[in-house]
Amino acid sequence: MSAINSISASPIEYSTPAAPNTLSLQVDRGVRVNCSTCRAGHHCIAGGLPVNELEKIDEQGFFRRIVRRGEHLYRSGQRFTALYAVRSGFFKTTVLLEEGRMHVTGFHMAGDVIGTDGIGTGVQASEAVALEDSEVCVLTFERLEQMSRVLPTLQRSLHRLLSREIVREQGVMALLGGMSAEARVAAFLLNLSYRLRARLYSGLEFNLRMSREDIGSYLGLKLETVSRTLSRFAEEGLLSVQNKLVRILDLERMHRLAGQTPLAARLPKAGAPATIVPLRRAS
Amino acid sequence: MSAINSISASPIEYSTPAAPNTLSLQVDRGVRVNCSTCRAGHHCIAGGLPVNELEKIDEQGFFRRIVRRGEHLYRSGQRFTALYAVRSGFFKTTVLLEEGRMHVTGFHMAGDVIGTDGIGTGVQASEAVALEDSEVCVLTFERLEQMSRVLPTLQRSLHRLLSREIVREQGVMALLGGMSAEARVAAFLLNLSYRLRARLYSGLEFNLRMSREDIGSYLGLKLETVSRTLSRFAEEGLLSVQNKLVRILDLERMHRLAGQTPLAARLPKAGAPATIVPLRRAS
DNA sequence: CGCCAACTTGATGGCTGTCAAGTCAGGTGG
DNA sequence: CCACCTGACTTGACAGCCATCAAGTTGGCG
Repeated sequence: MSAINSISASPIEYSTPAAPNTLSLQVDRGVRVNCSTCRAGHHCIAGGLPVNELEKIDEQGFFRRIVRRGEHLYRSGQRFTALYAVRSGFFKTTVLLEEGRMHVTGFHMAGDVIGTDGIGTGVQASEAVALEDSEVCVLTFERLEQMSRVLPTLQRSLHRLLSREIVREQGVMALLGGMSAEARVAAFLLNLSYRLRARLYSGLEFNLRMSREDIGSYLGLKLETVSRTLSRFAEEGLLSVQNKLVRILDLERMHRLAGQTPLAARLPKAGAPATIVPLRRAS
Repeated sequence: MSAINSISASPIEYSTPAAPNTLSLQVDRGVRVNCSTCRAGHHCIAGGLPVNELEKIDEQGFFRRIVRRGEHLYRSGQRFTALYAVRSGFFKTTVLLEEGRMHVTGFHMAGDVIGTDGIGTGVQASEAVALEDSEVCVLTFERLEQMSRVLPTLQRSLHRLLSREIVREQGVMALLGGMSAEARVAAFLLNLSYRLRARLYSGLEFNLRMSREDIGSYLGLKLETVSRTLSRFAEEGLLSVQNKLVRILDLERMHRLAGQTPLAARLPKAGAPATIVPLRRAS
């Protein structure tokens, strides 16, 4: 196996050293971390805050929590108390439907904030599972609301965060609503690539942390279709796949594929405003 | 045509009379409306606010804006300045994709708040089009943020609002990702029914304000499939359709259809937490 | 080394998209 | 008032994409 591990082998150094000698592996109740020195910084909620506001936040710091691969960060039905900012690692979020069906709603990496679906009802609507050993900041929502009453930039930041999640999901809806299997998979890979690159990893060579089934669920496809599509992409020289390792070889053709709309419902008029690129931009 | 017009023929009386003698048909710059007397109240953002907070909001009131059928409330690419609370009428929201494809992301009626996708970037990602003559409250976002710094209940309300939109979209994603055409249409009708009933309309007999194509776009189906599915439902005695008028005859069977998951990805383990019913609950 | 889960690949079928023709409703103008 | 016209909808025939079922194959882990 290649040494490349674009997501977990973190180039980011965090201000706080790895859990020293805590009793609990799950929650480091005693470990608080700072935003001002966190390298995931500007992807996260504290991104863009003025120094004086950052300092106020760091007066208390946030608890850190460690989630091992396969473990849940939170479960559906659980009482909502906090948002979680991913410091390192990788998560999938899923919703449970009546009759036990499961649907993957997103994949989340350093800087992403998850758990937002719990705010509305006070109960988590989704679940988050770590796909590799991960660390999160526990952003107690009560405190977040308090702080955002006196820190306007934080307030704005929180709103942006929630809004971006709405826009992200709009993109996914558009993707699920009208794109072919090929286009979906291409868009998915480009989205991952884009987000990894934004985090200073290679956007052209990375490991998929999730199973084919997870990808399929996310994209509204069966795992066989995902597998077949990847194989076809490889045949056609768009990329190479070895197990989880993906190397993108022809970015431009990939983009064209992702934009392809076989079930097109064209607009009547010409002058086109800003458009959404499904899955391309994500918080 | 039947006199039934469950959505537009409003049983709700608003505190403010219809636009008196303004020059502009579009924006009643001079007309401000109150939350405390708005009958759409508890569906909207002011719902559940304590009286003293409501009074503070009403000191200024919000501008009202009238949008005629077919007109845009806002367009994609337009600068974001405000959220819009639907007072009466009916809207669809859509996203534009590269190459001119369009995707319907939601339908919105009295009490729903739209425009939330603009917060993140300062630019509207979606468009809103009135499907019938409508009224909205213009919730200037700057002001909303100001007020929510001093009115904690309003702050919480705003966050709930955004979170609920996230959850709603999660439900749609799940629907688009793994349900048959029949299940999608059934879930769509049940969702409409549910929301109309919550607004004191009949949940069993209502007019569809949107075209078959809009429904199809929303559900990730072609308009022919929507039409066929409705016809089949009618054949089987689930409902009756005459143009836009839908009468639901067998609610229970409808529910079973909507829950049907042909592309099921079952969970490994038993004990199931809270589940999501796609499209059933909406803000 | 062996087992199991994850994945790949093939064959087949069904759902739903596509194309096409026809019907219907509503609005406009004569 | 009626004819016409246009857009929305319905219905049919067909095809293609993707799900399904079924074997393999691989890789990771004990």
